[in-house]
Amino acid sequence: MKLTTKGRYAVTAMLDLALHGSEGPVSLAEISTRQEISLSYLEQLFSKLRRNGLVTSTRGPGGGYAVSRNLSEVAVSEIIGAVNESVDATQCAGKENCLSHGRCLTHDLWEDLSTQIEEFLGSVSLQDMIDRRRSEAQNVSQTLENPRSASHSRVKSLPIRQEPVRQEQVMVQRPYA
Amino acid sequence: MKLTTKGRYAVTAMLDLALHGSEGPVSLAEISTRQEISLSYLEQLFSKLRRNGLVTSTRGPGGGYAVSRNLSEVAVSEIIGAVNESVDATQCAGKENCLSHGRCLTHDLWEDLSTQIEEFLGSVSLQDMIDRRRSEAQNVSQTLENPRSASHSRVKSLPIRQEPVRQEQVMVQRPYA
DNA sequence: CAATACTTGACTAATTTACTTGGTTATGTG
DNA sequence: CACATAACCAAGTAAATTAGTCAAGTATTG
Repeated sequence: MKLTTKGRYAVTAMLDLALHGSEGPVSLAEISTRQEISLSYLEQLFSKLRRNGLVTSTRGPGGGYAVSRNLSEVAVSEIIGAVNESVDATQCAGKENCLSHGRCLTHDLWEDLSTQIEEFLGSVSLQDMIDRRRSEAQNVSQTLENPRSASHSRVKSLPIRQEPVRQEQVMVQRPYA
Repeated sequence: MKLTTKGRYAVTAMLDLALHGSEGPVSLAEISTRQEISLSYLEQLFSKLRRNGLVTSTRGPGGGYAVSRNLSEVAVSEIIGAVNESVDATQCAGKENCLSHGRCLTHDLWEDLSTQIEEFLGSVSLQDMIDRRRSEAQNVSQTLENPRSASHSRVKSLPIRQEPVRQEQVMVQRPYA
């Protein structure tokens, strides 16, 4: 999973769609003004989202986009994956030339982690995100009781120190209205 | 958390360090040849890793780098965060101008998800990654029993369809020896 | 039929990534 | 002490990605 601002734009737009799409299709112009994302950039993103079957479009006046499936059936990983269609798989992939002394050790390690991230983001749906916020009300503080990541299921938890992880490094920007 | 190839390079290098650093420091030249990452790119990455206190360095012949802390105390999120020092926080952050009709709804939603991803990656240490692989032996198939994400703690699990998530989208490249 | 609004494609500036070049500095060994 | 080694540092750069513009379409509603 590649997780960049592009994917965040897509998730943000899909959330806007989910929140405002209860009464008919939502035009990209609306999302553009609400979320302050360039209309033409949204067009690019939704082109991919549509090709991946995440949204449906209705043309003509009063038209727009709608989430194609039930909100609980749209995983965040699908949204991010849809807009990141980079067919990378650079070296070593087809060749598998990294055999011999252990067959690509770190490669396998990373691939496992990548699978975990994929599974994690695959377990969070649009509905999940909306539900969780609703149940929190105005409790914006740290202690968010998410379904799976921290808290109760902390098996081999680490005493992660908070200091070295500076705020600037975390991609928690706030360009959304 | 910004999760790009840069972070993967860093995690890969740190894993190499973890696997080969049991007997003295590991030079970047070694990592470069093993992981096929450009030496000078590694220098850039390790400069940041060192500044963030994740590795220590010894100069001169026979010198190199070593993981500064216990392997179980180095979270993947720290590694990725160390090399992604982008002080973004673009619009809306300081201004908080997105108040009024609901105070930045999708913004909050995304921020929550971002926190979850951060927590998840913060809960996986270098030692975790190595341990898990060891316990799997040659069972490279899908069913990996990870500590927290899927399987047992699947509370509101989704029937995620596997088809739309194409292989090309997932950043599972294999450039590692 | 005409306005609306989605769709598509080509093109572009800015940014980031990945890498190169060319050094300087510290340090262990012969 | 010379010297090889390897960390450290700074600039520059090509490629890729991001984010956006512009200009044409095409479908649909009123």
